Amino acid sequence: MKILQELLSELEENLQKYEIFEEIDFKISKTADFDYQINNLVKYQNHEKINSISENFSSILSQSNNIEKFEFADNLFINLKLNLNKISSFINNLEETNLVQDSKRILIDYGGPNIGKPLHVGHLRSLNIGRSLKKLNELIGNKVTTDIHLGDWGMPVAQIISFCELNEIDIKSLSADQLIDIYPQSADLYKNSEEFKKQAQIINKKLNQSEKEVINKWEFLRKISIEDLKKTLKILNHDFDLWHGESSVNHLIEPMIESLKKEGKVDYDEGALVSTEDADPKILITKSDGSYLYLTTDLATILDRLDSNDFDTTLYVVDSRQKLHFEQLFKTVEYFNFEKRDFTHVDFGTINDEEGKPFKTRDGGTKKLLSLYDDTFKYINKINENIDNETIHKLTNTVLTYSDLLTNRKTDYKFNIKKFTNISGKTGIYIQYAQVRAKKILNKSKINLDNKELSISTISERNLIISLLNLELYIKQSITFNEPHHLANYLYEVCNLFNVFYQEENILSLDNHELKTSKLLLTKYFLDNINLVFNSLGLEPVDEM
RNA sequence: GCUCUCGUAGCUCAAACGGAUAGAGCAACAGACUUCUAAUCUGUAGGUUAUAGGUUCGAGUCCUAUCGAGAGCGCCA
Repeated sequence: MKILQELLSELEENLQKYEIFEEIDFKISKTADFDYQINNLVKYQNHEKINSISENFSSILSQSNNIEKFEFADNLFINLKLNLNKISSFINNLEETNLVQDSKRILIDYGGPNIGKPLHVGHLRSLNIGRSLKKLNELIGNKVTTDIHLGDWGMPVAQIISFCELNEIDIKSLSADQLIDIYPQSADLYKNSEEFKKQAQIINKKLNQSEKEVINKWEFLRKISIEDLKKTLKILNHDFDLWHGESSVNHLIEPMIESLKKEGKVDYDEGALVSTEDADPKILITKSDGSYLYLTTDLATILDRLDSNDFDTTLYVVDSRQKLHFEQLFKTVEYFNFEKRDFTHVDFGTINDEEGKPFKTRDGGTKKLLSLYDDTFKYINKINENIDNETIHKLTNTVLTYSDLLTNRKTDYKFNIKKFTNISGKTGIYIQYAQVRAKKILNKSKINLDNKELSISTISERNLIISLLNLELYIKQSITFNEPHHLANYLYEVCNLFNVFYQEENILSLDNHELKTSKLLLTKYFLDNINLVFNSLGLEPVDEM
């Protein structure tokens, strides 16, 4: 907490005098009369010098101008109430307060669509969480690079090419829609026909060996597929810095394997190459026919990224089912002595239907993301037919994003369109409405708010201000754990407090000019504040609804 | 079979990684509109945190067992 930073540091230094080295455990209070609590002393109840520590704490707290009152409760919980007299200046500096001192370079690997296959519901969380982590990290001053990391190589691609060869389809005349139909058919055939499987394996090997004719076909597939993906992502308001994929690192794999062989880091096992590290299950590096696997390309991708050397940390926003894969990947990177970097698997659970079953279409196929978008668009349109399409479009994306980010990413959740588009409750519609209200009265008032002072006259105003100040705590929490849901829940809280404040009095009809100005100023602070939150969650505010 | 998640109010989910009396939303019930769009707000009710033990000053959170649900387990990505 920036406002209290000096105070907290002073308390921390005091603890050090007693050989206690820890950060001040500072939290939002659960009690009604106080704003914050400090929990450090609880665990030192039986410390021989606890009386002396408490006295020092008490003396430091009573000297602070920023504390209105404090108390030592049972078990030495410390409760604080903030002094809000000079609060305007604090809020003015909101944006600056969030900057980090040491900027980190963060690579976020998310999205991960396959070519030849449309985005489906399973991609939604990776996209939402990834974008939010990007925006959040940018907000605090980290340098972020995003890589969509296409699945544009290997068996699935070989299957499509084999399928086209078998059915004498000219790949160069394919449309994106036709390609989308071919994908499931070729996957089925691969499963059910030994002959087709063999053919696809041959193509896959040719692909790995960069044989010209196959590469030409692959390039064309990739091109039409990416064009189609970009269209969909534009609708959903996503963009990426890098469009690398598994194919980008194919040339690095052979030298990587040769060098690993020399170092004795890999060895043959039933014809396949496995890592010589003791692991259960054994970590497979290549197939027995010499072709490459998921892990092979992911290893080479890390080498590639190390080579361009523009990141300190990599976040892989990929679903929880791939946990074992990333455990193996990170373990192997260490065993293979790749240059040291931080790697985190930001895992997440599945989106299920209202019954809690995997999200499928009526005929059992995977639900396309655009189809989910269309359903939601129509649903919102039905609720209010007078809104323009651009606004409904933004509301649709708000619903698809906000409802998704509201839940802890590790939890599986049920997609309930009726609930998520509800007007009241923790929904994208509710938070949009709150900010529309704020925007409206500011525009109508036509009062210049520059250099005006904020005064607090009601409890609802105080609650709103405290909540606005807490933004940085939620940002910190969301970034520390790569969990945007803290911020999403906070957004509801602060919007609700604004609605209470708004409801309390008709601001524009107030006769007292100073009071009116102060309330408008608070409205402006609210708006500035939640604009940051909207942006951090990947949401676009609407102007009217 | 082995490994990993998870089980919190009628329902959907939180709980800042061991801290105070476990919080929200929905649904239910009772209230507030000649409005800055009430698309809102106020209030009430709802819990032995699956069960049984254990560790701790303190456990939804850590450990053990049982029951239940889901996921993953070398030649798919």
